[in-house]
Amino acid sequence: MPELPEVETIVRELIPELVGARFLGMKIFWNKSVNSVKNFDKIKNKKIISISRRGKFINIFFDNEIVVTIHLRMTGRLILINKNSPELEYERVRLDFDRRSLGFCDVRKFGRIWINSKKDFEKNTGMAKLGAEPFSRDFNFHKFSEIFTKKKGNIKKLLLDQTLLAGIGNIYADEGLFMAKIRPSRKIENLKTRELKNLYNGLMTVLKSGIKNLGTSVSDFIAPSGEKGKNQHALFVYKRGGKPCLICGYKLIKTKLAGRGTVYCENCQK
DNA sequence: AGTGGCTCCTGAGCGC
DNA sequence: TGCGCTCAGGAGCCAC
Repeated sequence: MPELPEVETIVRELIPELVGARFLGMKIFWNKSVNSVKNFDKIKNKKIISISRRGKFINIFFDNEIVVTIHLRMTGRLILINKNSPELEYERVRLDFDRRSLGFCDVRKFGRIWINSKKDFEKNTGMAKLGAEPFSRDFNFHKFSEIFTKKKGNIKKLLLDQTLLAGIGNIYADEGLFMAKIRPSRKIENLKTRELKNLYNGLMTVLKSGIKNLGTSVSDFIAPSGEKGKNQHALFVYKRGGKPCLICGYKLIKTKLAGRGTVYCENCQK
């Protein structure tokens, strides 16, 4: 599933291809994928001035103060294609630009595309509720600690809470916890300062590695260019339940926490 | 305010 | 081989 590093990879690939491009029109193959279809008239012949990421959201800014926001949820993909390419597998929406087209494919149909004015796009998409942005300038261990020491409960659940820290999903939560040598079921209130620091460092390490490797292609992720990421080769625990730990050889435990499949090493993680 | 459970969806994987 | 069942899960929503 696309998380911060995958969405960042997508945005970086879209920028050179689409900034400056003019929107011509769209085709919708699954109505629910798009919120407020009629508003798309407002960007007809308008030009993209920038594309950016906030958490797992992609924001495409047009030159008339309109913003198209995309959230890929579980299985969404954005694929850059030539104009008039035949319909892609599971394609739900196609956005046509003067240069190229962008196919929105989504097997499970959980992904969404919104169109809003710059004034209220954050409120209308749920983006306004997002917590800290891991790679923003003002984010550091102090901030991280401030956010999480106010909370109670198991760490895995808190890491998945987008209103605290934006962009972490199941893959990077499990991997970050493994890096930090902390069990996912540990209560945040019982962590020592040193462990909290390890958690911060672990998360930042796995996110950076994910971005550097152009995302994790475990089941669904492919970049707009059609390329797969390489980060799946850097995973220690995600989808490895029952297999030997790559550090110590112990059989990795697969369990369920906060309603999510969770894998950890009972020997390495305390 | 916080939490647990339901919902949206479809393909993969399993047992028989 | 094929049927039917269960599972996977990000996040919004609702009841409590």
